[in-house]
Amino acid sequence: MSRLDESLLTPMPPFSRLEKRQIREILDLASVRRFDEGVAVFEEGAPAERFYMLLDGYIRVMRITPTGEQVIALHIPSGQLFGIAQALGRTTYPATSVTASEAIVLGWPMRLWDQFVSQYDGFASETYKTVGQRIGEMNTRIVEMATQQVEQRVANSLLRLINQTGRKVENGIEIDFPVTRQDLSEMTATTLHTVSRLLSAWEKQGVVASRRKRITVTDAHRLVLICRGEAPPSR
DNA sequence: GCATTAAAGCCGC
DNA sequence: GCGGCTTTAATGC
Repeated sequence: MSRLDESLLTPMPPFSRLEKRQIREILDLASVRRFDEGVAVFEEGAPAERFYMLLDGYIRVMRITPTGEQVIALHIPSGQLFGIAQALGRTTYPATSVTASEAIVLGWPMRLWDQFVSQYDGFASETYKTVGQRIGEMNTRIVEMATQQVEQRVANSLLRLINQTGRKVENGIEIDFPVTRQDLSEMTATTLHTVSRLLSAWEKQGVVASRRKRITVTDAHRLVLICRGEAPPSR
């Protein structure tokens, strides 16, 4: 593996205020790893020995109940730190991180965390900005789960996915990584069957177009109406 | 309105 | 061809 170039980290917010020399130091302390899709980078409850920066791909943050049910808390796009247990005052990881696509990940020993925070300008403030955004999103989701019906929850999840990870294609905006009905059901506390029925109905109305593991939103405006409960029900 | 169960079809490796 | 993914329908709370 050749030496990583400084330009890799320059655009990433936690490092954007640093000089090339400092980024060099940081890169020389990092390990790089490529992960296949669907592989755990770390597991909930494990000692938080390292923290990570996602260089490419997507990470799915999930928790598993004692009965084996999986819940997807959040997706993380490239350019963000994850596994930052120390910033949360924890010595173990609070959730499991699984790759939602192929991914390239930088990792550092957690003992460097405090050093990075004190030594590198902007590292802490950018990190807490990211943490704040994640908490905000989870807050929103709690309210949705408690107050909205399934159709609206699924619509909201789809809108979040295309906003955060959408890629423009000919007929709309496609979610940039593979998503199954099961995945969507784990984001919205419903079953894959209900998600399947909703997607089929929306497809007939021209709101989405989907094939196996790929979902494109073709009419985002209409989806916004659906998530507000302002559109005629699909079922 | 939605979960559960069951059954069968389809797609990609 | 097989397993993972998806659809559809029936039933019940």
